[in-house]
Amino acid sequence: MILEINTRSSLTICEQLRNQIVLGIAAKKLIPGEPLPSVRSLAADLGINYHTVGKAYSSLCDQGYIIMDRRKGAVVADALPSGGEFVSNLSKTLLLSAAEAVCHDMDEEDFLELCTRQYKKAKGERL
Amino acid sequence: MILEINTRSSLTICEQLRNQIVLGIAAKKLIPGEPLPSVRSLAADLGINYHTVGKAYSSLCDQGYIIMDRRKGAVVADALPSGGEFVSNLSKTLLLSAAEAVCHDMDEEDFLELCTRQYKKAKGERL
Amino acid sequence: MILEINTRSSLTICEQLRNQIVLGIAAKKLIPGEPLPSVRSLAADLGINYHTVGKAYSSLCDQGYIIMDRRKGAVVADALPSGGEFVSNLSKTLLLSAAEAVCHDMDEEDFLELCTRQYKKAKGERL
Amino acid sequence: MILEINTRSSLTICEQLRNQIVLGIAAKKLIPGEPLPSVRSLAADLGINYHTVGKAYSSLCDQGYIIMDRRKGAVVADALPSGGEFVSNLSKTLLLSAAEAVCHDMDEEDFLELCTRQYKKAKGERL
DNA sequence: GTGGTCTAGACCACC
DNA sequence: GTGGTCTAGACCACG
Repeated sequence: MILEINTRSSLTICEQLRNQIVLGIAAKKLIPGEPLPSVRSLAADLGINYHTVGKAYSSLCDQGYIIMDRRKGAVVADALPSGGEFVSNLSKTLLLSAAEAVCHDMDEEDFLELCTRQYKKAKGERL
Repeated sequence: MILEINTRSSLTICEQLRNQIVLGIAAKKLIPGEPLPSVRSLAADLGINYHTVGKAYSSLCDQGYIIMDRRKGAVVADALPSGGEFVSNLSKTLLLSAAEAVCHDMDEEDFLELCTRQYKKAKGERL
Repeated sequence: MILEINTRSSLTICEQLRNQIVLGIAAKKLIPGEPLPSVRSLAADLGINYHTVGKAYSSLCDQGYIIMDRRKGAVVADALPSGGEFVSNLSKTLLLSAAEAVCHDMDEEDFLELCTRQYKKAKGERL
Repeated sequence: MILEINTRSSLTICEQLRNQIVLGIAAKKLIPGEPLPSVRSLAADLGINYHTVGKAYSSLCDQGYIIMDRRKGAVVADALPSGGEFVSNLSKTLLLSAAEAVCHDMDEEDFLELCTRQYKKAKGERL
């Protein structure tokens, strides 16, 4: 799996890294138990500071996406339980996205179609 | 329409303001042509710095949600066209939300149900 | 309230800071709502790097002891709920302490007396 | 007695080993005079580096829990005197635990009940 | 080799 | 002024 960072993005490098890894896990490009590259090697590959990678890894670890294993380094965690806090946060994000869609005159059908498409894409299914 | 800010949120006050106004427009609590409170009065009401309000207003203006009129102040804009750039950004956001849902073992049906619920909620419909 | 760091301790500066603030909150030397010094000023007072203070603050924030407020900086949080995870962690720590006490031939009565004393001391009560 | 290590714990393998042996001695699963497995065999059993086991053994030796004998290898030491330095360290640990309990609104009675329970558990008594 | 800590300086966004 | 990010280099503990 190839990670890319865009230094001109409004998202911080750390967030971009975190998001791409989440996308990778969802699409099964990264499978549970698989070790991620070490902070130093990934940082070198991407041409960024390894502390930045370390921070992205530890935020992913806090959120349960990956596990820091003393022997294997960072490894992808098993699927997470869909807890209440997660749903609550996701709801807020989706509510805002929905509101933006409404403001742009996107009707419910179109919005849901887009949601469906993105869900399938996230899963890595052919569209 | 009542705006609330939470100084302890991870979101900046500016973003909170921007988001709440977008939610308000979507829910038709704020209707096109309606003037928003002046930067100074809203800042005073909320007990925040008026530069913060100004910044929120200009980002909303940049995104086309409101129009800054030198005479009337800020007014809610008409519904926006669902342009390519907007759809592209929205897609990215939804893709990430979908990926997080996938990682939390949420199946497509549950995800879409949540999307539907949030769309209706954004529109201000009874659930 | 005066914080001190010991550069020769086996605990990291960050942990020492964190622990002393927890002790301060328990003893009501720091009361809920009270703002802590800014990372930069505390770091300057203690002669350490402000990133270190920042890290201690954010770990305290993660654990719910303090809250980062955009206006007031870091403030002491209200008393925390005694959740299951907390009790589970505390139990492990106490179990190990108890085991060490047992290995040193400390009987139950003495151990409990020590626990009582430390509880009262933590609360800031006269002994 | 069976030792288990968790490579994903925040505690180092060395500390886990040390703690489990202390727990074992307290619970009399390991009795004074009993030889511990050799550094190499234990390391092989646990699938870890033997330097790690060696380090755990020497820290236990420094603290008086075990004795390193060139011939018999490591053997469990007799019960230790409850010296001043030990009590002082234990007090610090308990003080911090007590403070955390106070911050989580745990009253003295509950805290002491937990301490009692953990003491009995450490001794290996039925609860 | 790994990750983690501490230090340090530059820069930015927010208030 | 505040906290936060990114960079960078030195050092340490662990395995």
